[in-house]
Amino acid sequence: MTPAGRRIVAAAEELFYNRGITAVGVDLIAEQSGVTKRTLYNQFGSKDRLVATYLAERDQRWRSLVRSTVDRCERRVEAVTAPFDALRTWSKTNTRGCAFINALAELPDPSHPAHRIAANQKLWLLNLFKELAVAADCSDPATLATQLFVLHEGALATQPLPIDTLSETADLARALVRASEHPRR
Amino acid sequence: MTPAGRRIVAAAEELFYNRGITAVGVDLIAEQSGVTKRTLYNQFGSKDRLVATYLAERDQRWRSLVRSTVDRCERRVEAVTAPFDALRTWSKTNTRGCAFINALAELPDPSHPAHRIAANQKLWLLNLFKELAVAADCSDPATLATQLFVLHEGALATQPLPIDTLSETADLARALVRASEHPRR
DNA sequence: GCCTATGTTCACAGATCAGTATACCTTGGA
DNA sequence: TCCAAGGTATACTGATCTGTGAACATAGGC
Repeated sequence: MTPAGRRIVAAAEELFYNRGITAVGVDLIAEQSGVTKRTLYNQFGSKDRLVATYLAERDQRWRSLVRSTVDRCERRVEAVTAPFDALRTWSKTNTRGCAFINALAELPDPSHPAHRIAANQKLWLLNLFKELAVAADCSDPATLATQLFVLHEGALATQPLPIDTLSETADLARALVRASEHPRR
Repeated sequence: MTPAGRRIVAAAEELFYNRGITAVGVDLIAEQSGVTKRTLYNQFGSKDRLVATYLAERDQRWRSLVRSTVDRCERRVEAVTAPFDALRTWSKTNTRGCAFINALAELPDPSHPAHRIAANQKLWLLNLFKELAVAADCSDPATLATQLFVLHEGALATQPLPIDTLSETADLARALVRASEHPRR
C-alpha cells in the first residue's frame, strides 16, 4: 500500500468507527487524510472496498493483540481466557463497541465484502477459544468455547453503556475454565 | 397517535431495523407507509424524532414480551432466566441483532434522543435481572445479574452470525442461577 | 533522457438527502 | 353550517452523496 493509501485507511478507521460507516462520506475521509478524492478512488476504487479494507486492517490489528496476549501466558489454562485480557487492553482506546458488529448493523447486504470479513473475525475467535480449550484439556471444549465466545461478545457489546461489565465477565470466564478442567490433571 | 402516524412508525420499524437508520431516507418511509412526506413531518417534526419513536415503540413491545414471559413462570428460580426464553421467541422474527445496539452504533451523539432510549432499555434489563435474582433469593444477586445480562447481550449480538449460540447460553444461565441458590432453601 | 507510478487540481454528473411551501380535500363534531 | 384536524398532491430548496474526466506535476528507476 502506498503512503497515501495508508493515511486514507488510518483516517477511515478513525472516522468509520467513531461516526458510523454510512454517516461518513468519502470527501471527509479524503480531507482528513490530506489527500485528494481522486487519489482515494485510484487506490480503492469504491467506498465499499475502502470499508472492507478498513475492517480487514482492524481485524489484523486485533488478532495480533489477541495472539500476543495468548502467547504471553505461561500456563495453558490461563491462555483460554487470555482474549478477555486482550479485550481489557483493547477497550482502553475503543469505547464504541465492536466495529464488526456495528458494520454488520449498517451493511445488511450479505454480498457486501465487509460482511464476510466481519463474520470471519467472529468465527476466528470462536475457533480460537475452542483450540485453546482443547490445548488446556478442558472437558467439552466445544460448549465451553461457545460460552466464552458469547461472554466475550456480550462484554464487547455492552461497552458503550455507562456500566463496567468486563471484570465480572472475565471472572466468570475463568471460573468456567476452572470448572471444566479434567480432574485427572 | 393518528392512523397515519401508526402506519409510519410500523414502516419505520421494518426499514430502520433491516436496512439501518442512516441508510433509510424519509421519502422511502413515507412511500412504504402509503403516506405523504408532509404527513410524516406533521406527525413527527423530524427524522430524529421518528427514530426515537421507532426505538421507544420497539422497547415497549420487547418489554411486554419479557414481562409476560417472566409472569408465566411458576417458580421464581425459573423467572430469573425467563428473559432468555423471551429472547428465543423474539429471535424468530428479529435476526438482525439488537436494534438498540445497532442504533447506538449509528448515532454516536449522546445528545440524540434515541441514545437515551437505547441506554435505558439495556439498564432496564440489567435491573430486571437483579430484581429477579433478589426475588429468587440468590446469593450475590448484583454479580449474578451482571453475568446474566452480559450473556443475554452476547447471545443477542452474535445472532446475525451463522451459528446458534442461544441454547448453550441459556443452559449456562440456568446453571449459574442454580449454583447461586442459597443452600438453606 | 524517458517512462511509469503516484499524486494533485478542479470541475462536474446524477442521485439522494432532510425539510419546506402552497393549495386543496375530506370528515366528524359543535 | 361552519370549522378544525388530519391528510393529499406537487413542486421546490440547498446541501450532500458517490463517482468520473481531463490535464498536469513530480520523482525514482531503467
